[in-house]
Amino acid sequence: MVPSPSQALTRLESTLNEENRTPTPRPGGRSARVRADVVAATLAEVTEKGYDGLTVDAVAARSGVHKATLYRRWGGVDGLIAEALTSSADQPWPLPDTGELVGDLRLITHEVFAVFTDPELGPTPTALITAAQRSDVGAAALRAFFAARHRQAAEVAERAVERGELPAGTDGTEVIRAATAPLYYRLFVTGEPLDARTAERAADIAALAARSGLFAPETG
Amino acid sequence: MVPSPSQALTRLESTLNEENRTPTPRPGGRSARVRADVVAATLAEVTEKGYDGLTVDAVAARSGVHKATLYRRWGGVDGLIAEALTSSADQPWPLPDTGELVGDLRLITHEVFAVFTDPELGPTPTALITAAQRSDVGAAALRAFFAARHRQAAEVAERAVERGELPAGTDGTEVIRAATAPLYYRLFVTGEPLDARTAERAADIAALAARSGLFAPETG
DNA sequence: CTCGAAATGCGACTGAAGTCGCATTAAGAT
DNA sequence: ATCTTAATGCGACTTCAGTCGCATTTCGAG
Repeated sequence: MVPSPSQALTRLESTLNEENRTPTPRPGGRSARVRADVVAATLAEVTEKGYDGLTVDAVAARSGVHKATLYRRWGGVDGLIAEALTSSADQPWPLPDTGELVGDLRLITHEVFAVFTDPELGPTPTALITAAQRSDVGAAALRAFFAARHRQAAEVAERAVERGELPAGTDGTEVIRAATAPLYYRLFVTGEPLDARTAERAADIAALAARSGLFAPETG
Repeated sequence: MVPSPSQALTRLESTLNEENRTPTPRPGGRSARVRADVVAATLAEVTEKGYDGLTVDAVAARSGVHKATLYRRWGGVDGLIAEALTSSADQPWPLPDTGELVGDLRLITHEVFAVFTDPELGPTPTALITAAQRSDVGAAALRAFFAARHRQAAEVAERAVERGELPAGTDGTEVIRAATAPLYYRLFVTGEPLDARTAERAADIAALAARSGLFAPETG
């Protein structure tokens, strides 16, 4: 969940082939370096200054890349945010495996709670998500980010199905959504404080609903 | 849920006493008129242009109030949004009463779904909430807005407690949060599409959890 | 009705975001 | 090694958000 800057950088060299424009692309060493520097600078800036303090000029100054280049390649602050989000979308994410659905879900929601309330870790993903909600490119990147997370985490529900703990046909991603939605609702919609008890209860509710078959197509 | 401009205006004349600054306040007829015009113009602008298209200059032009006045009284776009939000926070809201918790919750979540997906009504509250998430004043207004809504809607759960449908001590606001969180999660966090079936299921899950006592202090 | 003060109107000024044309660098092909 | 050109560097220019000082209006009190 945490888009650690260092992690984000290491995988950049291998994902350059995304640029398929009509003129012969040239994603050589320099462009890759520029992109890495920009992503690192963006994350650092958004972490320090928060979203409203994020400026293209500041990213340009910190990364050593010229302002015009940033506007050309990313179009502005929104594009920078989207880039940073995309860089952290497909990062591996440790999944719990306690042998029981409730336990797994509790660990997942508690992890979300821990990350976002941590004064050290929280500001970065918080600012990233808040920022991404505005522009279309950011929203698209955000959708992709959460789709990837849902897909990954759905495994705990699928394992529960295999164990016979949940009815066959249960939609694992919906279980994850149900478990985490109350947390994100408080964090990003109502702005209410988030505590560990709420996280645990959200997991319990999702597990209860899943066991009751509410996420299986014929019943739900 | 819908901050209808016309509704928002009618109640403005009666809520001027909020200004308690040290210099003798003067919330007379002109200030009230200015405020009403500004709120109306803000809602109209944010509905037409969306959030990113919302400009202080545009609100000034449409309302006929000078730009400097807007900056002085509201501090900028964020303050305008907060003002508009506050104006719609304590509006009366029709509560369903089907005689059964599930039915009430389904009507509530379906109403949320209907409002936000309606191409006519949806843009205004959507833009309002999106905009409010950014600034501190907006976030505060948003918290107050949802707190009021939760408190109002909690009545359907309290009635269910009186009927003996739910265990005593059930936190009604938590039931409402649980029922609506998945909708707002999709609308404002992941950006996933929202359909009637999801709304209905969210209500069912909340009702199930409430019946199971997950929102009563001793169990939840 | 008159007066003091608050609120608004007004326009110029400041500063930063974003754009544009051109010069320079370096990637990739031969 | 050389050449073509994509990608970046560079700085000036435009535009607009936001501020400031002062003139004008109007609310509320006596």
